[in-house]
Amino acid sequence: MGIKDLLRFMKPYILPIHIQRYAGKRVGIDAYSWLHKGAYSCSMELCLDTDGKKKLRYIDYFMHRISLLQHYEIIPVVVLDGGNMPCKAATGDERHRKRKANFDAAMVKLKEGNVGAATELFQRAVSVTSSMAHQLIQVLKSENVEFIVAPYEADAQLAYLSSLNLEQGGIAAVITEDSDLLAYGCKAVIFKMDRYGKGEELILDNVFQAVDQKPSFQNFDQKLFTAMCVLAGCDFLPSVPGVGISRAHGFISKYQSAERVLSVLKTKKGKLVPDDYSSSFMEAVSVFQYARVYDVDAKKLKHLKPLSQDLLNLPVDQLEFLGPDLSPSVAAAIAEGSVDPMTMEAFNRFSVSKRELKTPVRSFKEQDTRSSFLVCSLPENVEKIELKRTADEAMIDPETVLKEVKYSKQDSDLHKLVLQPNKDQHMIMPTSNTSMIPDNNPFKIRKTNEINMEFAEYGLQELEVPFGIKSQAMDVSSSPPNSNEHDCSEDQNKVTFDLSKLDDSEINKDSQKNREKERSESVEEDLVEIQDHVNITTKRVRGAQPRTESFKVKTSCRGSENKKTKINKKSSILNFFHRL
DNA sequence: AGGTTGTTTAGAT
DNA sequence: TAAACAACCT
Repeated sequence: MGIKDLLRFMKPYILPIHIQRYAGKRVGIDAYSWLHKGAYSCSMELCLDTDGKKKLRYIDYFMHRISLLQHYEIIPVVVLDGGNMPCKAATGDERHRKRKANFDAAMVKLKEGNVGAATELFQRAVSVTSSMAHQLIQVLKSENVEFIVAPYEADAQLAYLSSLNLEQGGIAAVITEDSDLLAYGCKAVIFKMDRYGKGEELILDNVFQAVDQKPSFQNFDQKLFTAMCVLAGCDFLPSVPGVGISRAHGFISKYQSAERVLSVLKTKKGKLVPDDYSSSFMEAVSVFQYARVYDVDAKKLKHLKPLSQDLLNLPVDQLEFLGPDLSPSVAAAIAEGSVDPMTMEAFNRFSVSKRELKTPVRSFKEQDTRSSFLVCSLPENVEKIELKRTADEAMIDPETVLKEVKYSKQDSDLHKLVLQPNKDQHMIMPTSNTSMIPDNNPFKIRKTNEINMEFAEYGLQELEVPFGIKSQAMDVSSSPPNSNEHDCSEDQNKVTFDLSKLDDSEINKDSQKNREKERSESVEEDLVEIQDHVNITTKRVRGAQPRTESFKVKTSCRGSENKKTKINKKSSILNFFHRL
């Protein structure tokens, strides 16, 4: 993930620090890395979609780290991933396959009663789901922690925030595990932050200004640096065989221009360079420079950097590889966490529909239409929060829902968003009244919980495993950190307390009631606007056929007979570009 | 010889 | 998962 070998290569510029250094500053957090790490502590519960608190331990992990930052008087700004950009399908495909294999293996071990081995395998099978992200958002809201859901890549959003002044809502550094932040030009990045707040910091300006450091970037600017990153191989574009970070650096240093490097590359190793490498390369570099991000003040999308003249000369529809444009209301709804950025589904609306449309929703067994799973795919929280929003919308006619769902689908196609059915989720817990709603609707391809979709194959019985034993095994790993550098036990308690509220089915009734009231009106408006947008977008998509063709999602809500979800994974930036 | 790529192993949670 | 190691390529 990220730029191949970049961190190792940049080692001389990476220095150990403690986050204390950022006391009083705003610091951005790449939510994905903490969500992913946190998921390890409850991987089995997440994989099996168990009911109960333990499944939410990843929230504990996350909030513990938030508390840590707050303890040092750092203002955390959490940034979550939004819709899929030109994606990492090549690797995503592979990961999916591996995760599924691990999940299968884990289930076998579980059947054998080997909980330890199963747990280990589940850890390799977990992925971050949109349900988890949404769950986190609820807690962040209740804890008054600032957050933004990026329209597309969180990395781009973080880099954008890092380019702003404090008064503009900027951040002084970013905490992440992903080297892409450097390609995006993020000024200060902290990698590998541990539970005590120690981490490794890289300041980009130091890199460019350093005089006698080993890998020299004397004549580099940000654009050349980004070009080097792309050359070395990134998520958008694999490198030319035989070219790694070291040679990429060598080429850029020598020729001082991406164009020259490309032509040298072509003459040097012609056959190894794909025909379209140059154009893909330039576009990948453009994404790192000009990706679409959310402007919190203006409440609309903008570009990471003002577009170059070259790009300005292009027709607008050819800029979609930077992230398709979104109307301000949609962008804001996504950023604020009220709309699923993958499906563009207005949570509230569908939750209301689901609740009130008793007849069309029927029993879960009978659902195998697209609308069912969409209705089902609501994070349970949201539904509960919105329990009272109803009456007028409640009378939605099923046809309307279907239609809207269809639009959502096409809209997601437009955004390279794989509409992730999740249809089988309900099969996992058919006996649970409170959790009838499948709650993991992935934000990102690379984070999809494809595995979850396979769960149904195992049937419920097999999920009734000796959880007591498991619990013990897992408790070991997640005992509270005995920090001697600071005391965050209070924070810890605070988090736990809120968590238990969350866990309770009465969730948020108190704390969210007010917010609900506050938002009620604006949500209403947003919904209308969103619908408009979706309709407009849909038309556009219809015109541009190739795009819709690239995602074929076969879905079924049925439990046993058909749950293979085929997704045509041609979503590397390469393919994406070609379609434009 | 240095770099890339594939494989193995230890560490994390 | 990533760091360390080995083998292979330029």
